[in-house]
Amino acid sequence: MELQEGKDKFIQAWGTLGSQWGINRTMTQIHALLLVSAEPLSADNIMEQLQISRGNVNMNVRDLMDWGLVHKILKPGERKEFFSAEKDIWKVFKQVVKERRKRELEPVFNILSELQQVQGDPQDAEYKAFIESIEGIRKIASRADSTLDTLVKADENWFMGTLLKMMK
Amino acid sequence: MELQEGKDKFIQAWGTLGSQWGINRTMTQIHALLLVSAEPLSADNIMEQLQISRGNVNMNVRDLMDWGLVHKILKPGERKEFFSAEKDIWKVFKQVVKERRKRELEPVFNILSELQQVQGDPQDAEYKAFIESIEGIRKIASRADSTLDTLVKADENWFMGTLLKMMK
DNA sequence: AATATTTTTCAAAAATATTTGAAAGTACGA
DNA sequence: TCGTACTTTCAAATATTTTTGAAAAATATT
Repeated sequence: MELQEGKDKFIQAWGTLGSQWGINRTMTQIHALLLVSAEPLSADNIMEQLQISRGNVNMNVRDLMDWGLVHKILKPGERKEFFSAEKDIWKVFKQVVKERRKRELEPVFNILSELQQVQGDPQDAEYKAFIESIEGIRKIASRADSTLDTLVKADENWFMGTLLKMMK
Repeated sequence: MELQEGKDKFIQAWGTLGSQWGINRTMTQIHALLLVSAEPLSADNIMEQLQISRGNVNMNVRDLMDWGLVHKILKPGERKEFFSAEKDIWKVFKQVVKERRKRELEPVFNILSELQQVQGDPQDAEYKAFIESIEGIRKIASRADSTLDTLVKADENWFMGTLLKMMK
């Protein structure tokens, strides 16, 4: 298989996976394109390679920068902005975990603590079902939160080593 | 706060989180409703409580059953079918991890192994960027896969205990 | 086997999310 | 300060996903 064909397949596949994850397809495609490009690319470059509009590139590149996955590169003497993706996949992975933790786990804690306020009769089966679900979710969310926190702060070798140990 | 108000808030919040996760909002709302209901509910019951159509209930309940999160309950002497959610949140969590692993990680491995076929000049920076990205993703996806496999098979106390240990 | 009840299907409608492209904004150099 | 090269914005257009609801299928009852 030719390199260009491989790149295209990768970009398509990454886009499909992204959209299953609830992430904008174009965003993940741009990310994939930048990942497999040795040199930083300009907006025009991305537009051309992915056949998408300027506005679309601008928006999604901004989102990727918000996620900390892509950086703006200014070349001396060039007026255009260029963009480059973090190539260390372990860093990318940690960054994604960090963002998702912030965006997905925090709202869970907020709603759960609000729901602690619910009053009811401890004899009532409905009340018990409610309280037990809430408590169960809280417990697992807390553990998930500390685990992800550790992961985000961890060095790859340390974390992977520990994982291997615990799977023995 | 009253129990009913708490349930409603929970259902709303869970729906919002679900849709951020790329999961149908109604599906997560039905799941939330069944989680906080002590008794199994019929389709009519769900329709009424969530103010949604029969077809919508039917589809999403089927999806929840495919995910293994909800079970059909037949009451003797009743013609209607009832539905009940698994209440043990640890089991729910494992089930979700199991499904997502199957649906999200497997396609990653498929595309990666296809991309191993790409030929190129090892001196070429573009080829190197490509190969290194692919290899980095493969490495992390493999580790994630074994970790999730362990988690899915694990007993709660064992897994949580080990996590605590590794975070020391 | 005719009728009643319940579930399933699926095409069309509604709701959401994404993309476009042109106008407005910004920064630079002469 | 003006013109040029670029970037950003955002309302409208498109695309995608979800929901509805009525008809068909399935199942139980008489």
